[in-house]
Amino acid sequence: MSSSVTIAEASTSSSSKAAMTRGKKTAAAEAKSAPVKKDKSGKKKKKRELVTPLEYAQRLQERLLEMAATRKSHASPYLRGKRIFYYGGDMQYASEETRGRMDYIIKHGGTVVPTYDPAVITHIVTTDNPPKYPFLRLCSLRSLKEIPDHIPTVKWSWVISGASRRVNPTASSGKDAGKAGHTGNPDGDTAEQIEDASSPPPVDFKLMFHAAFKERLDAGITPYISKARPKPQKVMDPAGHDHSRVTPSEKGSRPNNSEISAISEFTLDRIEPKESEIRDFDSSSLLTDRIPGHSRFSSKLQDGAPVAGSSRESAASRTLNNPELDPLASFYEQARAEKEADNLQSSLSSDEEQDEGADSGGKCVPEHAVSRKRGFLCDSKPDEHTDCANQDVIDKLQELKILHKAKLSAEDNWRVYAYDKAIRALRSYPTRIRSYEEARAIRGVGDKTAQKIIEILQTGNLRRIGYEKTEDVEAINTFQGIYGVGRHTAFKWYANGCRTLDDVRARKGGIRLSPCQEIGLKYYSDINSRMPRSEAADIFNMIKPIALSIDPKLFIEIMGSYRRGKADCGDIDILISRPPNDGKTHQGVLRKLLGELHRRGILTEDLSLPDSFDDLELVYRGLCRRDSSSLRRRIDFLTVPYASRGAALLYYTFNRSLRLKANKMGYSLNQRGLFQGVIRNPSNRLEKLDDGTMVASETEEEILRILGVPWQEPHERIRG
DNA sequence: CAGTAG
DNA sequence: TGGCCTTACTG
DNA sequence: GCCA
Repeated sequence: MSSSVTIAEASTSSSSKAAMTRGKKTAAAEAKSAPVKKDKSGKKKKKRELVTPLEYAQRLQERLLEMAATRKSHASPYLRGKRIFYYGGDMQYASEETRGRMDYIIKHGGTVVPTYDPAVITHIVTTDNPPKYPFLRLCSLRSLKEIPDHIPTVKWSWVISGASRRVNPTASSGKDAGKAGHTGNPDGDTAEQIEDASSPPPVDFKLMFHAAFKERLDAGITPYISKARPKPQKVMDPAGHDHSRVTPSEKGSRPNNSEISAISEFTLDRIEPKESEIRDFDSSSLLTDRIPGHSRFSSKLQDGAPVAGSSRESAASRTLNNPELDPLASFYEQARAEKEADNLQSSLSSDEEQDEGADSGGKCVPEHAVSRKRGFLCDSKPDEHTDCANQDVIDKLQELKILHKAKLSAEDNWRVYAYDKAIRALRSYPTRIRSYEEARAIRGVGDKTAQKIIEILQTGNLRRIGYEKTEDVEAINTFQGIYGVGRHTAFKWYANGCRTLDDVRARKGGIRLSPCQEIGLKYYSDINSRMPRSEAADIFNMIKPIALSIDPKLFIEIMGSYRRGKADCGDIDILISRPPNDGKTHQGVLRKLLGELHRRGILTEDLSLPDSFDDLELVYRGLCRRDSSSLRRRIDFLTVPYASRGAALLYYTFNRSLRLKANKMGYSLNQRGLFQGVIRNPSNRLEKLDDGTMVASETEEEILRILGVPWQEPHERIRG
């Protein structure tokens, strides 16, 4: 704990120091996100006061009576008798949305209960994709199972669907889909049909379809089921866990994934990832009240669900042990599966990955088994990176590459570079290599590598590996696995007598660690392991609403391997920006966000902080965790001026070859944009004689078009 | 400035 | 033979 | 190490 650096300390010290050492900073492309400053005139938008959801709900309570008295509302009071605890995703400030929804509930006869009180409330209503752990935290719960069965947890769409149903049962209001306002919801119709088709239960049958958490799909509807059947039916997940009652001695704070795994297995073939939803994500889509999963959900139900005999249904029935007794079985599964898909925000497809993955120990972990078992791959395509035609060759070369990484000489440095390139080329080489000539023909494979390839193909291994793999090299590689430790430090430690991590912990030889390295050592295994894609999604889903509560207009996007569709991620990269068209920017947002995330325990350690939080272009690196029982994960926040968001996405989606191509074409690509006419000092390439002019930066498409690169899905961006 | 991350 | 890679933070 |  002595090693963890708090935001406050670190930022003040580093910024003051920075102020002295650096004076100018890159005033180069000092974004002229010229504040438009026009808000002065007619727009007398009264300063929105910041109020917590709790406060707002309380005020509503107070106003309830007088509102009731003067209520002229033509709105149908279809929520009468419902005491609703509303969760808006953020406990700090009630967003406009949250307040609007609370108003709406009141207006339609419902009661807004300000706090989670299971003795009082009848319903929990949440945002459309509520982050689970923040929600639990707000309610002071450790598990969703602690919520009484009779209280459903539903999304806002449930409230709206009730409105349309009541007001306009059959008419299809055509469009809408946006603005969860007071307009009808066409999807209500679909649900209606389903209800009819599968008979009885009244309104509350819908609860399941709007459930906010897959774990509580059945909450609130049990009474209705029991009415239709002699005996209340427990809902068992495939692992045999009983979800229908609360176990008093519940101690597993760890989320139970068993059900998720099994269920999502048979969703694999149906979930069509929506790349556009991720790529085109912008603040507007974040702000709308569009119910993302909802319409898709309904249409899916239409085309396949309630029909008996589908393979899916039989699978579900089997799973549930009581096929004939539970006519709703297929719905449970269907809805669970759908919810799982939503939660995962599944997207894209897998790719062959040049991910380092090897830096730590050179183990190309067969993450295959893991991800497949967990069923999180949510991806119709099979993994491609494992069935590379020359996987064995790749593994050996990779191993050799790592051995060279432990050497200090510049020669070895370039060797590593070359191996890297060759390995990348081999990854995308489609067929089994058959000859030396064939190997040589691959760009990046020269004489030496081709010989090695042949040796591997013929003998199954590389003698050179055994030759290079000495004790010192292995120890040094181990040290290099510590975040913040490179070859020089590792070598020095070895020279001081260290051989193992325990030696390092004991400071053998009097070695010293930087604060950053101490963190790296402390969480060595955490940092060097990859997280399942779903965990990255969970963390991002916790962070996003927090960021949006700081400024609802933020552009916030997850990048890196997650965006490339990987089934597991080494870290989380989050890009933050904001459209400046109303005169404001995201300046200052990062500081607030980091503070808030620290306060909530999501961020646990800082690895590096920006010099100053005043710029629009910032980089933060740190560790985070989903909850107290999760491992630490690497997380980066990057902020850029809004106009640079496209370039930033490209830059951080990381495509070396793309930058190379840009260079060859006389351009220069960095996180700010694509520049033309950059002139560098030939003797010192770091010195720019001319910054050039930016020719593109807003969107990825724009940049790729200029570079003559056809649009590629993120997972395809390996080659230039 | 060297070392490091990415 | 000399280039391969950009930028920013840490100490 | 590869390549121009």
